[in-house]
Amino acid sequence: MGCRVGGVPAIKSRRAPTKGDQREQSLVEAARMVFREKPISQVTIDELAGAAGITRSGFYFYFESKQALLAAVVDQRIAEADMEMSEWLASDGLDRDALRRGLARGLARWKVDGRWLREAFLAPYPGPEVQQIRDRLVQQGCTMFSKRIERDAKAGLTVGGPPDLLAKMAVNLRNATFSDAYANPDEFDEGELLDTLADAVLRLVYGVVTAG
Amino acid sequence: MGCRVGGVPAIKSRRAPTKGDQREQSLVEAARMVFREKPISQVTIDELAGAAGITRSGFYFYFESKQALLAAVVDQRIAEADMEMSEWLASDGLDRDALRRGLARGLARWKVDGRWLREAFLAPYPGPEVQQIRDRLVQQGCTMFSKRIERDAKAGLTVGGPPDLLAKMAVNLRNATFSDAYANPDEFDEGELLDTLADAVLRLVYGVVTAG
DNA sequence: ATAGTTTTCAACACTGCGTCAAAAACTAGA
DNA sequence: TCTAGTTTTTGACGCAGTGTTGAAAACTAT
Repeated sequence: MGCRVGGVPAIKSRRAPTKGDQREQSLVEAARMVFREKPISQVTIDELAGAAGITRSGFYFYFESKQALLAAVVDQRIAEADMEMSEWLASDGLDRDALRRGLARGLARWKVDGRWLREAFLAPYPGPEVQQIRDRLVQQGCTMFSKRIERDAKAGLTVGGPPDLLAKMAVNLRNATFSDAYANPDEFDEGELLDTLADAVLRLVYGVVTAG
Repeated sequence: MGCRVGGVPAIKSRRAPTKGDQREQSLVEAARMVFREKPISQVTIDELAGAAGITRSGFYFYFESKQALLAAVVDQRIAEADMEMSEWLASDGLDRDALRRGLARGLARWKVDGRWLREAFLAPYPGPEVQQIRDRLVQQGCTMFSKRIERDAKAGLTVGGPPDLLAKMAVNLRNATFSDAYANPDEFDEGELLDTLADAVLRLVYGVVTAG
């Protein structure tokens, strides 16, 4: 322990943004940049501190560890991720177009921040802080997805298994596919990838072959 | 550099198993045990060496790094993984039963060695040695899968997209599901998981809802 | 100005990595 | 069996990165 605020800011208190708040934010932003460049395991705390204009030991005034900082980075991007799929999650029926649009938004984000997104969402042991945030986010995403599936099942669409399992599979499939797409940027045609993925998710969940 | 043999033994030379060969093997076996206990990042070379009965610096006589040893561990288990799915890969038509059997074999293996399998096959940056073996193995698996899909397509089964993409998706789905199953051993019923996964793969690739 | 708080930093101790050269154990030929 | 050569083992060294601490410096509010 010994940090400025709790690891992941729950609800910020209403005080004016003091110098420390700014520094903390610039640390998060600097980290996002640095984490784009190389695997997190190869990033030193010295580097992160330097990128934000402080010395290494100063870093520990703001965060307990590299992982805690990564957790903050992830945390600040959750809102975006929620937005991405909300259109489709709110829609009814299969609505392949909305699904594809959501996936396209996700892919666009992964093309930029894929490097650390991979480490945050795919790595088996990302450290306790990240683990916690990841679980929350995945849980949340799966629950909403799960609800949609149940809704669709009630509306008479064929569904191929327990909704919660299917939801998790779909989310995993999406993440893994984006991860691959980031790792081999030019191996696949982007449009084809999105089409295939959208269809794959629909087939996976609803057992339906859409036209086209 | 400075190791006894090349990182990943291609084809062992025909000499009798000298003392060093035994030690190397016991190092691999000890590592498999140790890697079951905790995340690889938390395992020290000292620990691995100790588990095989030598000192830390002695380790480097056999392997360049922890990752190189992990690569050797993975390498020695490739044959098993190949066997698992070969029945289904060789069969024709959907053959859900063969598929389910193959998946069941895989799940059984993951229940034992899931910890390091996750790190070898899911972690974004497992180190160059492991990366190489993983790529080879995944490539190989996907190719065989891909061939089966093409075969099936020719035989008149509906297929939902480019075979190579579908194959990769199916493999990713399987790995991710097994990984989840390892991480939360008692969250899902094993039989249900296998049924759902088998059906999911069939739907994903062939767009078919099987009876049952 | 000044007392209290927030922020910064240099110095320290610690863990784990990788290298090296010398010692020890092993092997084969005379 | 002795011996020269090879394989294996080891302790000691230097290095990089971590996390802590206590004091200095920079702020803030009275």
